[in-house]
Amino acid sequence: MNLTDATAQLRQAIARFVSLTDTEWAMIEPHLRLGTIQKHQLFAEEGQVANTVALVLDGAFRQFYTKDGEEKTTYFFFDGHFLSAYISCISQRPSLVTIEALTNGQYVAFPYTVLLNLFDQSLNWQKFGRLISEYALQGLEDRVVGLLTQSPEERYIALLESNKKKIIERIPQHYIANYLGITPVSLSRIRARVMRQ
Amino acid sequence: MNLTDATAQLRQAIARFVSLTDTEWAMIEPHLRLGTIQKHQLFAEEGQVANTVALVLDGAFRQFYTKDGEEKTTYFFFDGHFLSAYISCISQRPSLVTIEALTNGQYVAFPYTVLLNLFDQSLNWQKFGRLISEYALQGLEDRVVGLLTQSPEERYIALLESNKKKIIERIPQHYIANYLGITPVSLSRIRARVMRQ
DNA sequence: TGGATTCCTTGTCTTTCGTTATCGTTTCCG
DNA sequence: CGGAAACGATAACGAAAGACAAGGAATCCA
Repeated sequence: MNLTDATAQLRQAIARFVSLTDTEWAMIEPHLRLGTIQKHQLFAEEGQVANTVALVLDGAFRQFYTKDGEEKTTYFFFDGHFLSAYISCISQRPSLVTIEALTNGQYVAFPYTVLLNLFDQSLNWQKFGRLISEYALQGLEDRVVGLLTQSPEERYIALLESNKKKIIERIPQHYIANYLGITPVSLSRIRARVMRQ
Repeated sequence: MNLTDATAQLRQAIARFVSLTDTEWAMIEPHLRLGTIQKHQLFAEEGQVANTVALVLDGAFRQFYTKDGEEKTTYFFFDGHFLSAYISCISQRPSLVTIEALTNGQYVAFPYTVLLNLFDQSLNWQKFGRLISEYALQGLEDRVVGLLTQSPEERYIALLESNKKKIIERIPQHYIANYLGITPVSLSRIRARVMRQ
């Protein structure tokens, strides 16, 4: 994909949150960059302060924490969704997470610092910043509630029946296990149990 | 506490996020209301679209979901913190949570719809909206990571050693169990285990 | 293509958790 | 003040998850 098409897609993705004037859009356009990434390469790295916000054009990514030397995958990103170690960006602290490409991929990116400047220059950009956070907030709230109120098996079934089937179809199972808060072995057994019924 | 002192406290709490001019502050002041609440009374109710944002002046609150007829407490609010069924406010959908006072309490409140208007009238208020969400986002992210990467016992110990000791000191144990994602019986066992060591 | 690696499944064993029930204590409320 | 309700600790039991190991399937890569 070329930069022109990519920026068009980004503008559309942003328009889902806020309507920007051409002038406001022009404020970010010069800072856009087309990125390509190979499977297994890192988009964001633990320990470094993140400063990139991107829209996934193509590919799949996983976000993981490292605990006791083990990688714990906690989130996935696909086409059409925003991709960033956002917590690190907004807090300006070293990232606790790493984001890795699970496939070859492509994205449009811009520096968070640019966005931060736009926040103070335009009410609509500031609004975008608010709405993006509110959107993420709702997703995380669902996540917490699921983890607190459902059993691992219920969480797996909920994932099956959700609008996140992409995860099950495209992601290696041991990463899904992490995402559900269980071990890969345990997920394998749950799957066997659910099939049987 | 009288309304004057209460509004002063609110202004200070907001100032932790954004510096408002006197003009901007004046935009919300007429909408402020001092609220008192009795133990066991509800601040927000499941099924209703919430429209109140408050600052807790005094007291403790719990937020819970209802699942299979059982209440699952997922969050607590104390003095000095913002109190709201915020997800319901921002999504304008019926709340999935109920918020109940655990003690007699007092708060300063204003309607979310007023805040929503301010968002479009002032860059600084819009910024406040962004920063509040970003703040909540970081809290929820920590929560998710803890639930995914720690055992119940680790989560209890982490709570003991956190800056949330208020929870352990002031909240009935079966609510804490919910908060940690386990049953009250299990928490009792964990406590016995931890003591012994 | 073929060898190595990664991934998933299955089995066994141990630990932990959930459930249910009991009991003593505290708190609530008429 | 006194009975009822709520709360926390503990025990017993079954179910499920974790740890560890082994084997087969799929995938990767030279």
